[in-house]
Amino acid sequence: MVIIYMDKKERIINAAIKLFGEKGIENTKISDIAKEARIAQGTFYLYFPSKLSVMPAIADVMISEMIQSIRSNVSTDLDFFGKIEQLIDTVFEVTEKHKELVGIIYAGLSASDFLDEWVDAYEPYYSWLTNLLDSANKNNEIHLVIDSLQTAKILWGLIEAAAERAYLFDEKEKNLILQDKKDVLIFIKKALTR
Amino acid sequence: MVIIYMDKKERIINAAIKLFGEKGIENTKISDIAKEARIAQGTFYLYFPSKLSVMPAIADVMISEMIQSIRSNVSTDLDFFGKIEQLIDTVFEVTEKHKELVGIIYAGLSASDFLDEWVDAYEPYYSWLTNLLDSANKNNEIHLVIDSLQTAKILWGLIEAAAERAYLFDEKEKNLILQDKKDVLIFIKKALTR
Amino acid sequence: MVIIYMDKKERIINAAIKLFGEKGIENTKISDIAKEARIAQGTFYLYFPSKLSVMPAIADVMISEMIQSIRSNVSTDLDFFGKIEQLIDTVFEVTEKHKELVGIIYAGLSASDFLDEWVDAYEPYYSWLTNLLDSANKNNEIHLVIDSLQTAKILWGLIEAAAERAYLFDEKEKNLILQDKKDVLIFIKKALTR
Amino acid sequence: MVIIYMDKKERIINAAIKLFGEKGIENTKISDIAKEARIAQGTFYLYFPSKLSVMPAIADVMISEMIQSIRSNVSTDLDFFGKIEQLIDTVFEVTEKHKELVGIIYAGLSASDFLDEWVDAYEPYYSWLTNLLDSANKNNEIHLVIDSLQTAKILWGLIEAAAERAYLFDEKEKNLILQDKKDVLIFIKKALTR
DNA sequence: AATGAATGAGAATTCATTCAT
DNA sequence: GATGAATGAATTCTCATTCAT
Repeated sequence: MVIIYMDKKERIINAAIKLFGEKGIENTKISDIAKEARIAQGTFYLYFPSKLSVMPAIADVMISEMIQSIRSNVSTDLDFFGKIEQLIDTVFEVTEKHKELVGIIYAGLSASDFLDEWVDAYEPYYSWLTNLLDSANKNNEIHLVIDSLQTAKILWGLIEAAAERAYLFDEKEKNLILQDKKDVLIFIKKALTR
Repeated sequence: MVIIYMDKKERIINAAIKLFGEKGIENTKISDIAKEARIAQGTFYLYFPSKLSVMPAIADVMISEMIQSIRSNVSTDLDFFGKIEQLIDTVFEVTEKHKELVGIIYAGLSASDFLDEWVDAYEPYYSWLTNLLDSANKNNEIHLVIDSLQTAKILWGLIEAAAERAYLFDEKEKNLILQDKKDVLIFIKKALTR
Repeated sequence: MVIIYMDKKERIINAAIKLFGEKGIENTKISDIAKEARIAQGTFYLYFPSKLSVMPAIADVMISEMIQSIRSNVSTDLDFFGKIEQLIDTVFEVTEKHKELVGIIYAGLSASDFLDEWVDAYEPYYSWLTNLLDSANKNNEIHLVIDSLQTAKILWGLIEAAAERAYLFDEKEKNLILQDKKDVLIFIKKALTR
Repeated sequence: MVIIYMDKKERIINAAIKLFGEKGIENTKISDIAKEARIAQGTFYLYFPSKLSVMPAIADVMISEMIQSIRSNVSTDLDFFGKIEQLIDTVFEVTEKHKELVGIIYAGLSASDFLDEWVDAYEPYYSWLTNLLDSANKNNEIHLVIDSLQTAKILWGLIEAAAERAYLFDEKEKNLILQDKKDVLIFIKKALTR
């Protein structure tokens, strides 16, 4: 029973991710989601009370994926800036994969009352990055002029903004994006080394 | 006539700003906007062809206000980092004033086909900042390790992300926000000086 | 404007009376009412928030009709029992005309929260009848053993129950109904004369 | 097995009586009845083919109760008007107990096709009362001016209407209801004695 | 230009009923 | 017999848009 339950719920979430990304929230009908998830329309309401209430679940999926990608992509045996480079790669990569969803999630969360949940979502990113900064600082790999948590927040915002700029707006060629990533890394290096 | 015309259009935009901010785009009906703007529902369509077509006008309001604020707040007779400090203040200030709108604009623009216009919107910011960087660089006030336009983009993203983090999510006390702004400034200083 | 307004509202009420009577409340869709009233479905909601909220208006129609019929049918120049005879005729007549609605109104009112309004509806009947009793009593046409208002209520209940029994349940032939009415009159005469 | 079977059926009927009375037929879902009866939703259909098909069973409950109450409350060793007094008490009592159901039964029966069954339901009342009248008439306790069956129908309608008026609409205090009952008795006495 | 009643296509939502377990 | 998750037809209700005044 539980298996079937999870299965349907997941199918709904995945269908919503796909369709919201493809056509936007407003143009996605509950009936579309049901069709895509291969369930009856009424079944949708057994799992979610409304269209927007799927948003937190979608956000969770994105966040888990980002964290998992970071965990598996960023090798532990690199030096600090090697890790940052791979972090940048990962953030850009996941952002590209889900670019249609990024605006959607903002919209969906701000349209409803799920914004609070979104705040907490960043916690894992910040703590992962804070830890990284602390140990690099201990090893004298970097030179922190401000608190490591604050630095982590600034860095994350900087990288995320660059990735969103690259994929949401600019629709650049690959070369330019490579350059963007390189520049972000150089900028960060400059900001964190003596 | 022209005055009345402008008046009504502005009233519609302002009503939309208010209501989209308060209740989200989806929950705001044309009838709400009409009521708030003290016009008949049909009159709305004399000025805008659809609900979402108000979005660019709303974005324009925010952008103009941001640019105008920057122009009037950032004194020309300060040194580079004095100007950056005032830029940070201004971005935080305008973001706070329109915090409900930020997500809305993302949503409204991505939902419709006005995303392209949004991209251009950042142009003025970037060029203003690029100019600032270029002259500071010439004066040896700063030390650029990457292209000035790229730096401008990174800086803008960094500052904007910090402001949004401060007001959209964290609901911080004033003190913490002061600290945020200070940290952002320190971080930028470190990134731009030898 | 007002004329148009009243017109549509009335058309909705009349359509509802007709359809509720013909097919019952549950089997009548809002769309049926709209079609019968020759309006768009959405227009229904400009006048009534829900299907059941039409019930009080329907009850009003029935009551007004009953009162108006009584006023116009019961000649002022008859003696007391002549008037009662005409009252009985009228109640039977109006009940027959709207027999399908009687159960419906009970149902519709008890299903929703309009029962209170229904209570007041009987007031006019009672006061009309009470006046009649009082003057007949003064003229020594009748002999009241209990309070005139109480008598009025009992009489009304008695007559109404007889009419409903005749038309709702028994589906009698005309002859039997004539007999019913005669018997009711005889019974009442007996109860009100010395 | 039979015991369990009866048990569940009764639980369904009682649940329906409770919920129909509390929230009306239309607002009571099968799922509500199932929950209240502590059975699974599908189980409902093992006992009743549809929601409305419970109505006759509910009506039966009320009628049996009424008849049983009359049988056990009205002492055989009283004179005619003593019995009528106790009849009035009983009808008022049972009506009060099931006041929410009275409208519901009208509604439920008229909505479905069970109206015919309802007609028959009154048969026992009428024949019980007709017998009573006939023997009282033989004993010269009363003086009938019309047929005893017709009298029985009128009397029953009169008493029932008074009881419904008292409990469904007026929400009176106990004192007033006592007065009502007394008045009904006096009225009937007057109507049945020389 | 302005109005706001009217429209009706289109979406959300409900819930009696089924059926595999 | 019992269960309750799943179904999807059927309805209600919304609301952007039109148009006669």
